[in-house]
Amino acid sequence: MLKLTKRTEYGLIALLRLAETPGDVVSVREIGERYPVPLRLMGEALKALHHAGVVDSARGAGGGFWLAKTPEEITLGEVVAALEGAPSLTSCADLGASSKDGSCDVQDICPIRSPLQSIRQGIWSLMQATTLRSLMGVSPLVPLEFSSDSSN
Amino acid sequence: MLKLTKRTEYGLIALLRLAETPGDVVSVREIGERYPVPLRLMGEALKALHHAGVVDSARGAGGGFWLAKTPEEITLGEVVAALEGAPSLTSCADLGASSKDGSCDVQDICPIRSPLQSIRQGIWSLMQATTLRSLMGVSPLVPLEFSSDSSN
DNA sequence: GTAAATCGCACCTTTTGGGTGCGCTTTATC
DNA sequence: GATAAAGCGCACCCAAAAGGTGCGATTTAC
Repeated sequence: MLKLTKRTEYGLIALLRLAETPGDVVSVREIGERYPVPLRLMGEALKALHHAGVVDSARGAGGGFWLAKTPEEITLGEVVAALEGAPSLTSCADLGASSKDGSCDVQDICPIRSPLQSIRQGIWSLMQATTLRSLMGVSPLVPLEFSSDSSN
Repeated sequence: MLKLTKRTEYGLIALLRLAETPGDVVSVREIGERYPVPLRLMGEALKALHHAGVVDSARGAGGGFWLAKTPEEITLGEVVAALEGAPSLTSCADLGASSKDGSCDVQDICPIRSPLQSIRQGIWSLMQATTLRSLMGVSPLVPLEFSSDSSN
């Protein structure tokens, strides 16, 4: 299914909260007071974001998280990549050569591999072009010139 | 995870095969002779595509499938929508009002709902702008002007 | 020392994806 | 009409992923 995981959602919620008070150290518990999300999972998401260099953390009493970069520098792409891996679209998108791992029988003759790579690249570029700043507005912001119908 | 299902892959493989011989009736077995995919699942995918009006089918001996429209008229968006539903990105993207179904506790105060809708719309538009024809080339075709780095 | 906080590991439960069994229905061919 | 080839339709199963929790270790301000 073509959707983000809860883990990514929690991470984004936390990041938007951190972006409200730049420089402040905010604990997971404090974020949880505003949004009823599982604190443990949000903590795990923040840990992964810390590992990716998106946020910094301080342990111990009075500890918490804060943005390691400005909201303009943080892209949706790196957040998604940190929390659930880069989008691959096809199961064999990141294979090297042989099929020894057995995850893709179609291999070379696979007719959809190459073309779908470009789609994946498009989605990827779209996310990398979307900054945390552009997500901070409450009104639906369109980061790129996408504005087709709403047939859904 | 942000990737397409096998079901969609099988459907796309079948569609590309059907696009090779326009007007010809091709059975699932014939497609399977070229690509070692589970025939049953490809058949199910084609059935769903038939229900969506992308392909037509004929039962009985000598039956099979063929494109109901030209490759230029068939978009990746409608194929994906038929085979795994339209991309929603967030779990609560298609909710109406209350949280009685319990799938989203955050609801109104959810800070990522509206902004991520635009991302979803962007991916959606990207797929709707990609036709089956543009997927037929073996070389990686870029349907839109996306051409950023290849950091992956 | 105590409480508050991030870490780290393991485990569980539910959902989804992927696949198969088995039979029914339709239809061309002999 | 019998037979074989095809698409349908249902139910069921297995594996993987998503989502979540238990429990403790570590760090740090007070």
